[in-house]
Amino acid sequence: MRIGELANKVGMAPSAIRYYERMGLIDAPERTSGQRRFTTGALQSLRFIQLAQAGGFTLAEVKTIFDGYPKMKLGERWHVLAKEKKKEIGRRIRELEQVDAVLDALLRCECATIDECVDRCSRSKSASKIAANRSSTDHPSIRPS
Amino acid sequence: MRIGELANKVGMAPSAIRYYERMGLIDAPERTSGQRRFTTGALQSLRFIQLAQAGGFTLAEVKTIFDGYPKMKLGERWHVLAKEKKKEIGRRIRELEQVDAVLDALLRCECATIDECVDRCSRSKSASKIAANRSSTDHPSIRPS
DNA sequence: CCTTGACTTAAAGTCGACTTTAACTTGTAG
DNA sequence: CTACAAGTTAAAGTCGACTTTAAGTCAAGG
Repeated sequence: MRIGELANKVGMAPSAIRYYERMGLIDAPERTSGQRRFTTGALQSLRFIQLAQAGGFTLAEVKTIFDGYPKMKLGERWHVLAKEKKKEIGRRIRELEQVDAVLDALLRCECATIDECVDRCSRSKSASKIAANRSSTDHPSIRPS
Repeated sequence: MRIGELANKVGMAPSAIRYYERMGLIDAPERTSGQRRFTTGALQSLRFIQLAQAGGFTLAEVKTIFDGYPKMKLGERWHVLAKEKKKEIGRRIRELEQVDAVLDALLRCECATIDECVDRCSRSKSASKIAANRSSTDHPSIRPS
C-alpha cells in the first residue's frame, strides 16, 4: 500500500503519516525506489494513534506507550496510563463545569458596565479557582520515559 | 501604579500586560518618562480579561467584545456571546465524556496486543464520532468583527 | 518523449498566548 | 557616585501537531 491509499483508509493526510514516522511513532516501512510501501500493520498503528488521541493522549504519550512495548504488546502499563488519563479527563470536565458556572454568574449579573461586572462577579468563588487549577491541568500525567 | 504593582495585584506577569496593550486589548496608559502609570481602570480591564479567559474566551474574542463597546458598556452583545460560549463549553464537555467512554471501552477490552485492541474497540461507535466532532469544535463561534 | 499525478526530502510556516532575550534607560537606596 | 532593581523596546523563542513549500524523483498512459 502506498502512503496515499493508507492516508485515505485511516482518514488522515499523508504529511501526518510522514510526521509520525519522523517522530518515531510508527516504524519506517520498506521502500520501493524510495517510496513507502505499508502493510496493514501500519494501518493498525495509525488507528491506535487516532484512538489514543481521541482519548486525549498527546503524541509524546503515545510514544511512551509504544516505547514500552516495541513488540506491540499491551499490559498493565497501558491500563495504568489509561486510568491516569481518565482522571485527567475528569478534572478537565469539572474545570469546564466551573467555567460554565462563571458564565452563568456573568449572565445573571445584568450588568451595565464591565467594571460593575468585574466588581460583582469576578470573585464569585468559581473565577479564582479556575486560574488556580489551570497550572495543574496544563501538565499531562504521562511523561516520556 | 507602575506595571509591576499592577501585575502583582492581578496575578499576571508584566510581559502579559504589555502584550495585551500591544494587542489592543487595553488602552495604552499615560507614561512618566517612558514608564507606564496605570489607573484602577486598567485593573478592571485586566480582571475582565481574566474572567473572560476563565469563561473560555480567546483574546481575539475579548477584543471583539471590547471593540464593540469602546466605552466599556456591556449589553445584548455580551450576553449573546456568553450564551454562544456556553453552548461551546457544553459541546466540549460532551466530547470529553465520549472520550471517557472510549477509554472505558479500551479498559474493558483486556486486550493483549494493540492490534486486537484496535480491531475490537476502535469502531465501537464513540471513537469515530469524536473525530467527526473535532472539526466543528475547533472553531470558536465568536469571530473578530 | 512528454506530461501528469503521486511520491520524496528538509526546512520553514501556522496557530495562540505569551515569555525570553538583548540592549538600554530610569528611579531609589546607601 | 555607584549599584541595583525595575522599567523600556523590538524581535525572537516556546509548545504541539501538523501543513506547506520548494525542489526534485518515479511510474504509467497517450
